[in-house]
Amino acid sequence: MEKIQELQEIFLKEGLRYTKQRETIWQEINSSTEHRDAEDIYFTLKTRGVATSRATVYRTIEVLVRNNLVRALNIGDGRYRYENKLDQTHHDHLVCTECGKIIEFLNENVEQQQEQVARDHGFTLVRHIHQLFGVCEECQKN
Amino acid sequence: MEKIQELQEIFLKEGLRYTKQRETIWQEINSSTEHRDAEDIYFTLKTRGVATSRATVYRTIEVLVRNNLVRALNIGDGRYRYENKLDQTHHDHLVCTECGKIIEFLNENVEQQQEQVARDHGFTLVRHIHQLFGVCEECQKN
DNA sequence: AACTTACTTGAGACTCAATCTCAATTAAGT
DNA sequence: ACTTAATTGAGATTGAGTCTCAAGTAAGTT
Repeated sequence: MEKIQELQEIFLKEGLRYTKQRETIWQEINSSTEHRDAEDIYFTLKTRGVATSRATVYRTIEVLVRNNLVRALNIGDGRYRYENKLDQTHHDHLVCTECGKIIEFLNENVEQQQEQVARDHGFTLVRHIHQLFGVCEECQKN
Repeated sequence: MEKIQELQEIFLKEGLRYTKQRETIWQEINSSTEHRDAEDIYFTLKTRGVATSRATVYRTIEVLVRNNLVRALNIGDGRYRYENKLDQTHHDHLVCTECGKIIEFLNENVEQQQEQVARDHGFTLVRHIHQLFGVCEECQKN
């Protein structure tokens, strides 16, 4: 996988060593499209027999987020979820308040309006958080 | 102020007693248009000589938020800010990542698109978080 | 290959916002 | 005034995340 090259280059660029733990954490986040929290990643690695610690998980995720390999998601319940950026396309999230299901969406119109709002107030837009909370079809039935 | 009547009715409706602490906390949040955190509200009351505790502040804010008298704002730095809803109009927030300034904005187009996105995925929209992060005009100069 | 040096790791201590506990207090109905 | 159940508050607890520092290790040097 040539993606591992990119990972190595990022650590090189940051003046950081390329270690087994860092690679494993990156692989774990890339292994699914789920939105997982740090504790989950930590325990999955532990269960899989990979030696690691919370400190290393958090430290590595910090580097990955800073370098845009992973996205941190704050859905307001006090802990971040992380998603890989393998698919590259930007999107926001629609969260079911009943079952926690997370659906990704993209609305170009909204994206443009955001730029407009920032311009109107003299801001240079850096990033945005846009999350819709509602009840999904299945949960509405229950 | 007839707003206090509404406050009393809400506590009545919830089967809660109307106490000096609860009224004072509500007044404190209504006393400015700032976006303040719980600790700030707690200390301001303390400084003003009003006996209270963190527990009471948090418990009261919970009731106020639930009853739509106060809005909780999660700007991603680990602690909620609270704003009063005296002006009634819905808005979202544009936050300066340098100086922390918070500007309120409303974009009808975006509001409509949000409803559309929810519909498209079979969701019933309950609420949303929409925050733009950027650098304000003053901070760009520095 | 052995040596050196500085970066990394991990167990557990610590932080900080927020919640919980429970004895003392108090609102509000009788 | 009496009764009773809700409320308060000091401090303990929780939980996500960060920090500490001795032990481990990557990678360059001899």
